[in-house]
Amino acid sequence: MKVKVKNKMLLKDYFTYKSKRGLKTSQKRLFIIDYFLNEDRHFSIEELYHEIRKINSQISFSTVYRTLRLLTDCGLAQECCFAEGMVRYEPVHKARHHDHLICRKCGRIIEFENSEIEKLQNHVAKKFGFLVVSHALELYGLCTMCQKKQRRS
Amino acid sequence: MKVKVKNKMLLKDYFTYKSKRGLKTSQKRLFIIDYFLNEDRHFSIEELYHEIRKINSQISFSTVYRTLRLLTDCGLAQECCFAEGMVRYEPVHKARHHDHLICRKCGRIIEFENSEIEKLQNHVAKKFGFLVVSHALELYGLCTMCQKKQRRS
DNA sequence: ATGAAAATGAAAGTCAAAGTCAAAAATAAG
DNA sequence: CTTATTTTTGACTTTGACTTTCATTTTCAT
Ligand SMILES: [Mn+2]
Ligand SMILES: [Mn+2]
Ligand SMILES: [Zn+2]
Ligand SMILES: [Zn+2]
Repeated sequence: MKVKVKNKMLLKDYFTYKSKRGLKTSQKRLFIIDYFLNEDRHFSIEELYHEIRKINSQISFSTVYRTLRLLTDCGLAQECCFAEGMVRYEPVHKARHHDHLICRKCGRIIEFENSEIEKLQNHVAKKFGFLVVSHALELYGLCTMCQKKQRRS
Repeated sequence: MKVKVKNKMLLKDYFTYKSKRGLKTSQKRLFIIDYFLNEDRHFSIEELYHEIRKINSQISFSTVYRTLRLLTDCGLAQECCFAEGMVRYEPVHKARHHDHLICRKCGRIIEFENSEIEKLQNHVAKKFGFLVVSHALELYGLCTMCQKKQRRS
């Protein structure tokens, strides 16, 4: 099994990390990383595992689990602890920070950025002498489609 | 065991709910509710259980657990899913909504309100045609005290 | 006081997440 | 290329935070 990587650019940070830490790159790990970074979604471990399984049924849950943690360690993935009781992982775009609108009905996730909100957050923190390291802002509710569906019934 | 309630006012909503649903009020439940509402903190089930256990060692984990869910059902408590991997419960002040600053070092929780941020949140939601039902905003970092401690070492 | 209904507690069950370890794969050395 | 060393894998076990079960106890309307 020899994996053809879709986009070598995305893997750059991984290879840097790998060299520094004396890791070895198995074909399975390579496949998972490549798939995860190119899909660019908010995967739970379970979800990613099941999708990958359809393509390559030789990859175990353990390996998917460990690869997501590895990507988190080398800064290519980020954990999202939404109010679902399980962790999701999303690729860290080289680009920038964003927050989320999450549909309680269909699970759709919309990303947004709002520098005004971020500014106000920092302002609040300063008022309390608090040093902000990270933050979570999630708006839960119904996406446009689910609102329409609800009105119909 | 006969519980002396510290503040009957706080229990009003519970008694309304109780009557509507044909519940019975055990002394243990009464003690837990009274303690929780008067302490007015952000308890994990485990924490509340251990504190209560020091005062009344005849109360089980199950009962604390079930009482917190009951309070959530009757609108007297709210679940807080901070990024710790466990749920906390806080009394719902008759007053108003607020968000949280959370110290990653000592666990201290500071509450704040900022209507400007809330307005901007609604503005963002509207832009995406999204109907917001609830939201979570938490700022994680270091409180003043923990920053000082860190500088000293 | 009594008995139907609700609450309790000890124990067992869930389930996502994390750890274990022998076997397999990758890569460094010869 | 072959061997040796190190890392990775996968099946399995363990953990921990809930959540449910059910026999026993408590509540409270009559
Ligand atoms: Mn995102
Ligand atoms: Mn609070
Ligand atoms: Zn939706
Ligand atoms: Zn602190």
